[in-house]
Amino acid sequence: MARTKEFDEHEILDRAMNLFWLKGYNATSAQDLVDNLGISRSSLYDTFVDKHSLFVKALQQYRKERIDPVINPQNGVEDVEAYIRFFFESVKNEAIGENSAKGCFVINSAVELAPVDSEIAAIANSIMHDTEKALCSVIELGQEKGIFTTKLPSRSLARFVFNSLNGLRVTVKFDADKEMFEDIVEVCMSTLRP
Amino acid sequence: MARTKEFDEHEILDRAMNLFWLKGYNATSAQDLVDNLGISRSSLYDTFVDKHSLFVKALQQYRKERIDPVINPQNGVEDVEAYIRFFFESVKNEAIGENSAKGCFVINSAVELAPVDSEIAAIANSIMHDTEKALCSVIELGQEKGIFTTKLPSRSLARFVFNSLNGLRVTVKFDADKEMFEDIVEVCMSTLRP
DNA sequence: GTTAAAACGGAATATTCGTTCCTGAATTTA
DNA sequence: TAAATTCAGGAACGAATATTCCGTTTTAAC
Repeated sequence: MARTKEFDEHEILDRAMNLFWLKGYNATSAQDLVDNLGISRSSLYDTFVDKHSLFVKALQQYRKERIDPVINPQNGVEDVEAYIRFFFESVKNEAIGENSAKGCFVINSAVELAPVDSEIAAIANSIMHDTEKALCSVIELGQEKGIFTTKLPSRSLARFVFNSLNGLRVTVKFDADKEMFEDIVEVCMSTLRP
Repeated sequence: MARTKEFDEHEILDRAMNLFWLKGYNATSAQDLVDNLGISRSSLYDTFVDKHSLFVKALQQYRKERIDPVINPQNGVEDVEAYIRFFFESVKNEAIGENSAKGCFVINSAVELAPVDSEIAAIANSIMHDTEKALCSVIELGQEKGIFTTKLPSRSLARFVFNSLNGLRVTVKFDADKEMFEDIVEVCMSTLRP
């Protein structure tokens, strides 16, 4: 009957994500997508409807594969300090990777589009809110274990770490060397200790 | 000879800045500008050449009037803690003002345009670099006075504060209430103390 | 008052961009 | 073998957008 799809939708979404991540939504033209995704214009529109839908799907895949595993670790959290460090590391790895300073896809998207695109704004808000919540519960756990300071309420500390992470996702754009990263992470970690 | 300009170029730039600040570069159309600047399309192009030049001029005016006074205070810095707090306050006032969460014009611009617009990237980089330098020298001063901790080098602390400020300029976009602000500022200030 | 420069509103233009459509070829299953 | 589906590539369309052009009005110097 019918011919089967020759490309992997998941892989195409991954490429689209990297393009949007690097250049943003508006600066990525339909032609850019055709040139880089490896599928034809017709397949692109047949499969993903339009540019905006493609962007939303890419953002959702980013959340599912890159955010959720971090904020919802499979085996629970044993070493809370290591977990927070892992959080910082994941930002670092994303930011300093192959393509110099891409920053964070969620933040980039929110900054560019939130004021004029409520759908994107809602997705970004949800991601950020869940991230802050995850940080908060881990910090509470650390406080109970006596590993983190109790001089400040867990919510304040969570907000502080969350804010530092957001900072890194942007600061990288201006100064993306490892030393800078390590400096900031060390100060943050020292703030958490009793 | 010539008719006098009926509008104040400075004021027009200010309005353009607020528009670009709120909606970003791409989402602000030429029609938006005509509708909101209060001058005609022809005057707009006669005076500011084109949209991109207008944006650059707005960004430069932003730097001159809103950044430079903060990082280059007239009367020197006597109270270093108050100065750092003032830094945080200026971010807060900008971010939480009349128009909900605009964030920071420089960071918004950098995030949206830096990867595809080297001129904007250079301006943003310069602003950010100077800001970090200003922070660093004030923190050194605070260390000499014994007001700030010397357990960590001034550059690390400066990077830390710089990063926290950048964070706030973005975090506001997701959660813009005063409590959040104060929580984060207090944790940052406590980190600086001996 | 005349004249040259500047500003204005609005129509007109040019270009970019997202999207659709078309053709021919390839592939799969009934 | 035939029908259905997919793919690539490109042409074509329509809408949006940045920019230019034009005729008119206003101002200031001569």
